[in-house]
Amino acid sequence: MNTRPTLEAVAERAGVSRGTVSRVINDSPRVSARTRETVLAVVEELGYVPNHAARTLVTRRTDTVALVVSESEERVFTEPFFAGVLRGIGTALSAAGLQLLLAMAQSAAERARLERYLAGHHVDGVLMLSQHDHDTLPALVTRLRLPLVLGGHRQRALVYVDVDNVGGAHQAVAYLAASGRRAIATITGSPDMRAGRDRLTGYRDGLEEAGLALDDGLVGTGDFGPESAARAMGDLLDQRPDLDAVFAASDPMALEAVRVLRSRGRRVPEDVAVIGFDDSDLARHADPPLTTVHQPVERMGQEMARLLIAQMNGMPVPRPVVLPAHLEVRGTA
Amino acid sequence: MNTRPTLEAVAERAGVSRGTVSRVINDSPRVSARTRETVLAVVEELGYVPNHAARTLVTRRTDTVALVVSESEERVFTEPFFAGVLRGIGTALSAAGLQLLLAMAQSAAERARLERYLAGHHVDGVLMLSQHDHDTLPALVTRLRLPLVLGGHRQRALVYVDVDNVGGAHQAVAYLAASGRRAIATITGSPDMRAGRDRLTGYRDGLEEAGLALDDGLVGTGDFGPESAARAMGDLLDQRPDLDAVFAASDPMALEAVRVLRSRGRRVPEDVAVIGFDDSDLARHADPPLTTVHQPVERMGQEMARLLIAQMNGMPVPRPVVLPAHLEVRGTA
DNA sequence: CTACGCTGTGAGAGCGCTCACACAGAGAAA
DNA sequence: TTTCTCTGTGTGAGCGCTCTCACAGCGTAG
Repeated sequence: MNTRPTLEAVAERAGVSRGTVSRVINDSPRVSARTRETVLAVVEELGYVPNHAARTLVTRRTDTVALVVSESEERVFTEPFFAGVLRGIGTALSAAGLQLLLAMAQSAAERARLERYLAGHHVDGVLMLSQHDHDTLPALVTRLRLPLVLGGHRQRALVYVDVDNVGGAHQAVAYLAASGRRAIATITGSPDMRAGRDRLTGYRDGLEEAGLALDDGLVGTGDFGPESAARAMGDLLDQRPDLDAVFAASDPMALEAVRVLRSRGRRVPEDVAVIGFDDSDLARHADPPLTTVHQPVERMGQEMARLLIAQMNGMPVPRPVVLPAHLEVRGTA
Repeated sequence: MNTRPTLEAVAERAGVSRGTVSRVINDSPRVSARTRETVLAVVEELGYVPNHAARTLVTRRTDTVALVVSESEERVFTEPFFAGVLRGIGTALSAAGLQLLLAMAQSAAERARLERYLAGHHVDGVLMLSQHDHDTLPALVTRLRLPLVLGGHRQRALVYVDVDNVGGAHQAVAYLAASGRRAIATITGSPDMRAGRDRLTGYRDGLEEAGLALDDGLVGTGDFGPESAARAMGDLLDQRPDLDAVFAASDPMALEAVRVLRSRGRRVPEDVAVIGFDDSDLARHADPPLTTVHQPVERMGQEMARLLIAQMNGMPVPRPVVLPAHLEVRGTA
């Protein structure tokens, strides 16, 4: 097996023409059962595998999809978000016979290379994981007429799959209110990220529904990271020492809040209840385990793939999908 | 720009032949400066991008490398290991102008598909992340004469990049001994995984070097997961209530050990020092932050890519690389 | 002045496949 | 019988590129 067998070789050995073998390989109905059987036997015997490049050259389909993680978004690679989404995408693509190309554009040079790559139409579609509001890549991809699906982020006029951040935050606050908490504070995520803003909106909705007044003294600004949460939690306690609950827009922030609360002599959850967001490993392994809002990450990956495949098959541009989040009650609330 | 420009189009517009344009694109020295300039201008003007499939068809190179994550190894996707390795691989491949294809074979069907894919020589090389001792994929890849590099795992006669688990564990124990601990226990990883065995070896080496006796009563068997650690820690305390330090083979196990120790009335680190392994997010965000052994994950990814590229360029099969780990001293020891 | 390099360029073949079309043969309708 | 389906198969072109070979033009040596 010095040289890999071609269609031609299979055809000759099976005593048919190239075209017929091609038809068998591609499951064309216009082949007799007898012939199909013979050909498949020879395919098996010679270990024939179609040459992807040759096929792509004529069909103009690559059967490959790019997953673009734009910029150096450390946060994207965070457990369990990235891993879960990846798994979902992988499963769905694999079932459809598609390959996944992972493109991380961290530096400007890599980014330029990526743009050229996409411009070369080396993939049939693009999945993007991005948090930033202003990324020029989606526009480029659209201009290239490549099917595109965004994940974990929304952008007008584009197809995206996102989690219901508003609803998730709402649920968390509703739960706190239902357990009798009356001074419910929040530590927000970055205001320039959609997820951060949405979670704040959900917080407000929750308060409103519970008939609790919105108090700016109960809103601390964070950026999803723990350092910002330490500061915010301290400020909140200074302003409202009577607070009895905190909803943080991320798990690391919630954990940090727990730490600060304890160092200030509050018991969690007895004196102050705490809820996070993301349901990361951190939450599950914390002591006590953190009550947090769970996102269906794997499902999100699957939906992304599904919407992309639909577009690749020429179906009308699908509607964006927003997946529900749910509260995972553990030890801190 | 209905149809994408071809070499032919560039050639015509530049008033040269297809061959000459090809030479310019491929940086052949046999082109006059004048011609090169003209051609490049036209390339720019028309936005020409070479057709990858056509090129692959004749050169038999795909400029693509597969990263195979075999079986449903949840653990592989764990922070920061996978993310770090991935980043390292991405950077190195990108610099070499190579694409990264991510292949996750979770089910038997996906696995079969993957094998067929690799058999089709659709990639120029394979990187594998695997923990299991008995995986048949490396043998298959080798049989296909595809360059291969294993990561985080060792296998005789194959090229791999691994972390010095023995040395890392050794360091941890040496540190404990140096701070005056005398009854140093360990909670091991899975005995059927190389990393687990190596960390146990390092523990023994450390004890020996410090002149401490090896006591089976101080060795608890775990499987890297927290549940196993809870059990092991309990048993250890029953057998040796005098123990004053624990080296756990993973961060989740170390964290669980801390919890059990506290529930049994021990203070950490005052009464019992604890050290983990991996330097995960968990470790950094624990309270107090966990002292643990750090692995150079990003570097590991880069090395994997480097060794693979060397093989792809026809260089002699490189030697395996073992990267050093180092102790990250934080709050628990 | 002829012969021989050497450099830069062009022409042609062919990589392995799909797809449109041609066409042979069997059966049904005229 | 002839004609017209219909089914199954073969044939040829061509996807966009690289690579080998041929060769024109020039300088340099014999």
